[in-house]
Amino acid sequence: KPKEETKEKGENNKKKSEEEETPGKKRKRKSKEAGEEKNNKKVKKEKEEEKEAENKWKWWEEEKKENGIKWTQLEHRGPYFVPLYEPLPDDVQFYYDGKPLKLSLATEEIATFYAKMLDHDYTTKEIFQNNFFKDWRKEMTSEEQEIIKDLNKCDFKEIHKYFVDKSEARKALSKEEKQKLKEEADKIQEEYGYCILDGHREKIGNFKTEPPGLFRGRGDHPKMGMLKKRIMPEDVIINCSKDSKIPEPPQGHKWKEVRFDNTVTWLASWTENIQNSLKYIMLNPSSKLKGEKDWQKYELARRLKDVVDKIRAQYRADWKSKEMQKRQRAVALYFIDKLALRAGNEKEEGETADTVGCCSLRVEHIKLHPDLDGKKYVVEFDFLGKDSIRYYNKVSVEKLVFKNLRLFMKNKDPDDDLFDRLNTQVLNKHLQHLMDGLTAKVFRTYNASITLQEQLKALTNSEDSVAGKLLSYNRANRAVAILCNHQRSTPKTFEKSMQNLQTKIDAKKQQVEEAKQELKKAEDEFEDTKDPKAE
DNA sequence: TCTCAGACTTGGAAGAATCTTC
DNA sequence: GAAGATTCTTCCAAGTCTGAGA
Repeated sequence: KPKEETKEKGENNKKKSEEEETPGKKRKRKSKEAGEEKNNKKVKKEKEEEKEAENKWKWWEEEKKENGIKWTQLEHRGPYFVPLYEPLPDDVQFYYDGKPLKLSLATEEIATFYAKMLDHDYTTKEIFQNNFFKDWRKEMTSEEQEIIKDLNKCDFKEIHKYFVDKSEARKALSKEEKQKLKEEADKIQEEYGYCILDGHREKIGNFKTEPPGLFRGRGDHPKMGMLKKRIMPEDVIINCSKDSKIPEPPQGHKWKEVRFDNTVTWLASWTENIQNSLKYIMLNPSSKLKGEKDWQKYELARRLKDVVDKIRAQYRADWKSKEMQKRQRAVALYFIDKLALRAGNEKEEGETADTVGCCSLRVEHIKLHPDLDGKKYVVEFDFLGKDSIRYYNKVSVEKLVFKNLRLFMKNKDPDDDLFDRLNTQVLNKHLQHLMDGLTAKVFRTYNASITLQEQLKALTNSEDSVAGKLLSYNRANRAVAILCNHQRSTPKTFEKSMQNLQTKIDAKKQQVEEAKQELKKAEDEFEDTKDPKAE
């Protein structure tokens, strides 16, 4: 809802309550006090933000560091380690084959990971169940392994209920209790959530280690349900400056390593056990390091704007090249530019969900229609992109593109690569020649930005109301989302919300209908009371 | 030239906080 | 004041891209 409208409404309500102060005065005074308290809080917050803005490090006005050097001073407290596991109360039991079974601490902890997810779709998937059970059994004692052999005989319902109740109880806490919890969280944030970078206090993005749990891979991920192990200080590499106060590991522990590398931006890192890849603790987007990088990204996209016409002319010419690789490169680039597709790096088979980008498209992902719905040379795309989000689009392309695609698909099986002579390295190397720093992803940034700019220009007028401008802004944003294929799954409560809205619409319609009838009746009565002689 | 590790960005899900409605 | 809706924030999996080494 437009903010201005909300504000106006709030003020109207205030007036109304002032006018109507008769019965239940006490309650109203109380609510007025609460309102004032809320307002004070808001004003205080705004003032704090203003102060913060005044103290903001204007790094963009400073001289840039020499190539590759990210900082000269970096000091921090190290990561905040998530609390250790708290055993279940004695009256909350796990059942195997209908009988209660007391689990060892480690086995019980992993059981709670599964129990917490019981009403999630994940636990209905066979791969998830199998991966979980395999990893769970590895952590069991030999006695437990002897007994627990079938996941279907495991009953986690009581544990699940325990956590649901716990969450409800948390929601039902009094205002004071909630405030106390917030203060505790703020204290941790204050202590671990900031670092000193070149003399400035900077907010850290993710200062907590990731808690142990079950891996939630997206789409048909072959590793979903596997056990994500607890991160210990012994797994963590600390990065800071030599002359800074080096963070202390938790009592009785040691860091894996302490490093002083000022060519990177991370504060701490560890290797996760599912994909064996590195995880980092880095700064918040409001920080200099992230802000500068973001700025550079848009500057790069801005530079592309100046040469994009030349690049487009070049790839169009390459559609007729004698070299197959050049043709493939030119068609792929056309898709990346026109449809904002991602580059599409190669992936290790079987390690992740089967998803593709432009360069990794396979024959099975497109269909060619010489004529479709009155349009010529239509390419029908249907594939799973990043995060297994489906990309489905029917696009009318140029004749040469269409002919080339037909050629690329000739004598190939459905699971063969469409662009078999191309990969992202080859494509990016070519782009580097066209413009310094240019890579495939810059086209996505450029096209998203220019779409927003053009849509805003087309949809807004300076005389529009704020609400009107906001509506246009949302529409422009939607155009970008469509271009970039940004999608969300429908929320669980969607059906119900729609039903509620429909009920409201129906009620309003009924009201309008009744009002119309009343009006008609009143008009008829008025007609009847008129003196015919007077006319 | 290819492969792989490392560093970093991207963006959707989930949870928390806040606002609105009844 | 509770329930529901909306917005903001955090989390973290899944991408992109680079550079080193074989």
